Amino acid sequence: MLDEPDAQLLAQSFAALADPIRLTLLSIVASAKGEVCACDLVEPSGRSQPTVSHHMKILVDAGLVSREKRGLWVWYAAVPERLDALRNALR
Amino acid sequence: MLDEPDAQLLAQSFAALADPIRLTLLSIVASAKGEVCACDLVEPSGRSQPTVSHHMKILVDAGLVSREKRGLWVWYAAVPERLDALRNALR
DNA sequence: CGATCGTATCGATGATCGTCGATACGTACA
DNA sequence: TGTACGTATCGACGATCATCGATACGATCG
Repeated sequence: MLDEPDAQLLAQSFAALADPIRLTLLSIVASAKGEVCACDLVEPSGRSQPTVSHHMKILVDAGLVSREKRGLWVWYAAVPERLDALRNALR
Repeated sequence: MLDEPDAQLLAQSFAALADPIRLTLLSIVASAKGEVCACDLVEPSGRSQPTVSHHMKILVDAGLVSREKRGLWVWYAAVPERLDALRNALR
């Protein structure tokens, strides 16, 4: 049986996946080789720029996506180790 | 990239995992051989009986847990195929 | 039938979430 | 320094959620 702190942490990670827009954003980032520019996420997700920024922050805070700012643009990349950790929790 | 209906369905499944109490309940059921009686879930989870019933319904609706009533008691069991499906979505 | 017991539903409440327009921030470039 | 541009934050709103006491449901047994 899971203990309380572990359950809390895992729940936060799964909560980051509990939204169709975030799953879509993550699939775009994860299926790209290397990084994806934030500017390329607004149109395919069909949401406003502030909304996309909000959702990407949740994915980054959950550790599922990394964020790097270079000049004016922000680049995102998937964090495979974190996805593996979640997959292991489902055994 | 994920299409809209798939994202919606996956998000609902992950939402079922996005709560520490539900993760705890699922871990109890999944780590047991065979079935677990509903009456054995209230005390370890530390929540009231209606709250446990509510959360188990969410797990059952997400297809992660099966439910069978025999006499007065309700028995739950994990659905490994559904957990595998979620793990595959994290590739 | 009537009493009892395990479970589900109802109703209410406080908290959190998704969304977007307006706006602030910070970097680049003239 | 000032203008333009990409991104993040703010503020507000409606919607959904977690929780529990009270109560309804349904099966068992005397």
